[in-house]
Amino acid sequence: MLAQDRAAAGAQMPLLAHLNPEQRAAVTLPAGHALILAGAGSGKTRVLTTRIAWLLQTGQAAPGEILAVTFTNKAAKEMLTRLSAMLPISVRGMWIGTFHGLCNRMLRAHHKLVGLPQTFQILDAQDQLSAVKRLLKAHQVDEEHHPPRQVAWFINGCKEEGLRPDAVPAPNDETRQRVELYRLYEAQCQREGVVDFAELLLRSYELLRDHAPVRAHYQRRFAHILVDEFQDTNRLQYLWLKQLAGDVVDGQFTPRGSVMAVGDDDQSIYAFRGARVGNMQDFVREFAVGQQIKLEENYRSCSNILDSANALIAHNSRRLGKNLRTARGPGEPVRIHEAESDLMEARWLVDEIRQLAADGMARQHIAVLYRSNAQSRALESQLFNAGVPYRVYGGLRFFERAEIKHALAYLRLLENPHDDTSFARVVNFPPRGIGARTLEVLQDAARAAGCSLWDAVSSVGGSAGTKLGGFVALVEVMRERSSGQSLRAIIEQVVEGSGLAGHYRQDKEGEDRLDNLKELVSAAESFVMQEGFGRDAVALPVDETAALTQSPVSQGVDPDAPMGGPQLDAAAGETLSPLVAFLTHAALEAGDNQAQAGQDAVQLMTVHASKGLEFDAVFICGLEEGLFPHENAMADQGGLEEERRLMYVAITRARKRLYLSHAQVRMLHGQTRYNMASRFFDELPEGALKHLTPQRRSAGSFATDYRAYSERQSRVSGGFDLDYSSLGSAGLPARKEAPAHGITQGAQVFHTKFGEGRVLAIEGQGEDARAQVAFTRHGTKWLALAIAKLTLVE
DNA sequence: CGATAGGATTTTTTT
DNA sequence: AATCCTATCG
Repeated sequence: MLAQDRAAAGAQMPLLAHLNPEQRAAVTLPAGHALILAGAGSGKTRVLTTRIAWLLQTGQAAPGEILAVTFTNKAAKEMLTRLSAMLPISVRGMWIGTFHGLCNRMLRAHHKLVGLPQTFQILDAQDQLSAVKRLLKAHQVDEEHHPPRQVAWFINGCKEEGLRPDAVPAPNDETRQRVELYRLYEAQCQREGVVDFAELLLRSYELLRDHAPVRAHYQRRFAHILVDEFQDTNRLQYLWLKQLAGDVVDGQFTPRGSVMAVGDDDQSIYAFRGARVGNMQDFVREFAVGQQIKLEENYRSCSNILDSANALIAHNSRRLGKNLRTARGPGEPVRIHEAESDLMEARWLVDEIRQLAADGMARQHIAVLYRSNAQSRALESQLFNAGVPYRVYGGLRFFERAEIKHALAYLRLLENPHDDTSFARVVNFPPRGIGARTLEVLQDAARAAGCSLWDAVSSVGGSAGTKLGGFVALVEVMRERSSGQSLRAIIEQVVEGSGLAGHYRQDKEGEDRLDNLKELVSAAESFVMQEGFGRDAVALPVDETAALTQSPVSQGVDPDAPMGGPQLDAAAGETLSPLVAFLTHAALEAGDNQAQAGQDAVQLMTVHASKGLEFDAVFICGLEEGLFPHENAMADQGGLEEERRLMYVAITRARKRLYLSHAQVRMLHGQTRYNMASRFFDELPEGALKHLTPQRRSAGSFATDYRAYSERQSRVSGGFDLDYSSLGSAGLPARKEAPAHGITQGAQVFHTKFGEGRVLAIEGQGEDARAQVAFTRHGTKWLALAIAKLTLVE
């Protein structure tokens, strides 16, 4: 049967009734590998969930044969929710979750094979950084030369490429040293029984790669694999998928099973953290994908908005090619506003928002998007002053708060005292007179003996009388008191017993923190209620195996045993304690990163955070050269294209109304900056736009009309101490002389020592004038124009 | 040992 | 401007 016929036949099914032909074709594809190019707002999640439902309903798959992978817990939950609304049957048995969640599950099940304790703890980014710092200190590595952040970044980068230290190419000394640190870091983690995020994936990949029976089992089991947001996968995630859906023999890959990858290359905005859009092309080639379906019908935006998005993204090369269309009318034009300053931009925005609200638009359907978090402050203060309720996304999440991390560290120590990260975190918190000196001695002892800090206590004379000994005794007492207790009782007991509660009661500003600690108890309570210790599909660390297998099989895989069978899935019989399950949950799902669950509040967030959301009205602020596109993104090839995709994502969030704004003057990092309008303005179709302020030149037209820009630049520079509010948008102040040096923002310049570069920003005047120049070969530098010999290049 | 002052350091971020 | 980290002082 041809795809069309099948789709037509399927139209009878209520499940498929509300799908358009493209969507229906995707949902009803025959088994085999497929790539679905799903444009923004084209019903991607709907297709994914309906596909699963359809597979089950037509009897092509049993729930246990389905694996669906997402990036965020939110997406996984969303899928599960929609699915259970669609299906009468239980979703139990399906593996639906994040890459990390699923890998965690596999590792718990096969912990012995991969050489981990079943109760291994997971390091989040913070934990990892402090682990690296400890490592550097222990090995007396110069932090100037190897900044902890960069070392961590290097290690994660290697892991995400699927490389262990031995396999990392090290062309120079610098890299060789980092590889050595990577090696030491691994040893440290292994000794402590902890695993970072990237390690979850890498170990899980190696488990599949190196243990044929396990691989065969999961390959058989997951006859249908679905991957969401495929454009965001990194190399390791792709390798992991290949293990699950094919065999690699002598470097030759033979696909098997059925993988449906859903993604949108135009919405790839995470290349900066290792995402590889190229995986889409590789997937098509290596899996010999026969079926590619494009979902180009957009159900979200009016055509002026969509046309703008299409026109913008058309400026990118290397696209798979896709054009969104909508059946909705043109709608309103895209409104463009130029403000004198960031402050005026915020004021204008507040006025506009009030107007929208007065016209009946719900505030929660209005979003204000910006490129970087630093921009939110100015916006917030204006909204606050005007009394407009708002809600900011981003920032610390619940399980990342210091007091919560402290409490979790104590809990982790109960479970595994050799977790040095946790030990170091709370050994002197609340303060109990154990200082840096003592710790240093302890750390040296631990390193010399090759043991954990915990075990080293006795060797530095940490008997019961000493402060260190007291700490050890305290933890041991808490552990004893915890045995046999409910999770709630354990946490309450630890919060009190550790002295955390007492400490924050003393602190006059500790009230919020105390509340959060109480909240931790409720979080644990509801975790126990909802997840039944994680036996549920999303958050569950250990899978359904406990339910599947009655007989206590203590180890996951016996290579000689017949392949398949549920016992391969997990170490049944070994149920995780509620505490370990909860700690895992805390690490893998750090909680909401949105502020107070506001009633009817305007939503503020970065463009990145807005991905996947939609709003009636969207404001995109700070559309200036250097900010959006961000100057730091321009350093490498492809940086501008990623910025453009980011802009594309931002535009396509809007349903009915879209505002784009920029400011001439902006305070950034405590400095006044004069920015040109973003080049993205020049990439939008004039017919879809409406300029709310008199039009001026933006960056893109700069090269062709240097004089006009130079006039403007000098004009703005002249307004240094002006009250911006007095600068009406129509009334231009008197023109001032152009700077004598002739160097302007955006100009191509030459320096005798650094070579060619582009001027990113200029500040100050006369003798004090300085320019920030991005040199092609020597990075970005600030140069005093009176001193540096810069010449203009045509 | 702990508090405080100075200094660097600021894209985006999930797990 | 604001925050986070380090070095120094009491």
